[in-house]
Amino acid sequence: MEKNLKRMATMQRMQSTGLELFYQQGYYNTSIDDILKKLSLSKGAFYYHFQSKEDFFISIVQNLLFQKVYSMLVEPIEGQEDPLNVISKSIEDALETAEHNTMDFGFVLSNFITEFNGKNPEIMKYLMDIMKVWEVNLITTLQKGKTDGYVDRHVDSEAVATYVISSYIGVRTLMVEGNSRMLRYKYIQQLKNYFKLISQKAVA
Amino acid sequence: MEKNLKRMATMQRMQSTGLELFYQQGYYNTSIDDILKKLSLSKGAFYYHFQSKEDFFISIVQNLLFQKVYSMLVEPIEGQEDPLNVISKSIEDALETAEHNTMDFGFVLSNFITEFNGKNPEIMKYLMDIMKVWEVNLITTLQKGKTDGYVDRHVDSEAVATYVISSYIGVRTLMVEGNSRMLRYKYIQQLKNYFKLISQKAVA
DNA sequence: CCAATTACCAACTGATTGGTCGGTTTATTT
DNA sequence: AAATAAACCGACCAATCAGTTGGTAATTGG
Repeated sequence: MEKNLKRMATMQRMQSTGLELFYQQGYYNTSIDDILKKLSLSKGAFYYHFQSKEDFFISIVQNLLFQKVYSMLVEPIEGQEDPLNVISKSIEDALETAEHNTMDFGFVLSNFITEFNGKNPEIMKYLMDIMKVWEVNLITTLQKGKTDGYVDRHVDSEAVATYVISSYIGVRTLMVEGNSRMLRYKYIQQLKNYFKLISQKAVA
Repeated sequence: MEKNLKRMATMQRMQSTGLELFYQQGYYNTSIDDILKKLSLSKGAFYYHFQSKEDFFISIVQNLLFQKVYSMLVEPIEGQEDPLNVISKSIEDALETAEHNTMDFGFVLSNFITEFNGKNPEIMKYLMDIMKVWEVNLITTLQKGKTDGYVDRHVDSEAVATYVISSYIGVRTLMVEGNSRMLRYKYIQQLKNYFKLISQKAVA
């Protein structure tokens, strides 16, 4: 059993560093040697644990990326009351993470989607699946918000989810270059405005 | 003078095909040979006209991409009355272009921004400059809309511009994978909802 | 303690890349 | 038509890449 531990430890070191470099430099622009250099490991070690670069990346997506997106954007929302507030809170948190140069994984995900679009359908499938999990959870939460009296019954939950995800991905793309603090501020301000629009109208 | 015409004709053929392939496959994933093969031209011809791959790309950005973004997203808005309607119209047009698999250049731009982020600061600068032109124009148009009585005086024009650009870039990213028709529909619906929020309140 | 398995090393291969260069073809000038 | 210059050709180079292979060091079970 000890051997399995060592195996998994090495694999996770590779995956963790791999995700970091793939995110920073892009998948196609990151060589396996780049990753191995950072870990002082050799080609042999890599191909002992993984079949190919693609196989390696898919394992990162399924093991690391999925969990991170889930714990950052899905879990904080799931089953909570007052959906509009928890949603905007989770997005605020993600953008704050982004500002501290740490990886915010919603953006990591959308970055990879952009990179693999039209190039690798299989990987795209894995990435879109994660996106779908987020979307479905947003929709469910919004629907529940309707029955709980937090969200206006007339709003189209799917459309709102689309709009929220879109704007988040977009603002993150803009934030890569300078003044991300101001961008974040203005974005959140408008998101909250928009949320006022779809929140349960108080009866006069 | 005839020689100059031939020179420019060849250069433009290269740039046009280059933009197409760079957009489809990404810059780093597209070899110069790919482009030359499609044009039945040789390496010698390429390096006769351009100094390097990077130089070539920058010339595409400045000559082609800038013009396209400008004519698609800036010109239709500039100086028009009823800014919220012309803005949503221009975005609707862009998304319809996208659905017919034609390049919509706002997205081409944001794609390149994603690809070059953290890799090539010089190219990033050129790309962000174009983005800035769009943003500034949106802000100016919104401000004018205030004085003309179309836009609520209390809205933060810069924040609205940020929000509009973000959501557009984001929804385009999502549209790469299937059901773009439904996405577009839901997105436009919410954009118009949002615009209602910031339009001049009719006095009761 | 020893054999077997696991984990890793590092030189190598073949393909691809951006870029160079000496030469040829095509067009223009005189 | 000869001379000159512009436009283009394609073999070549050095670097880089994913992946292979034959070996070695470390760990573990008997």
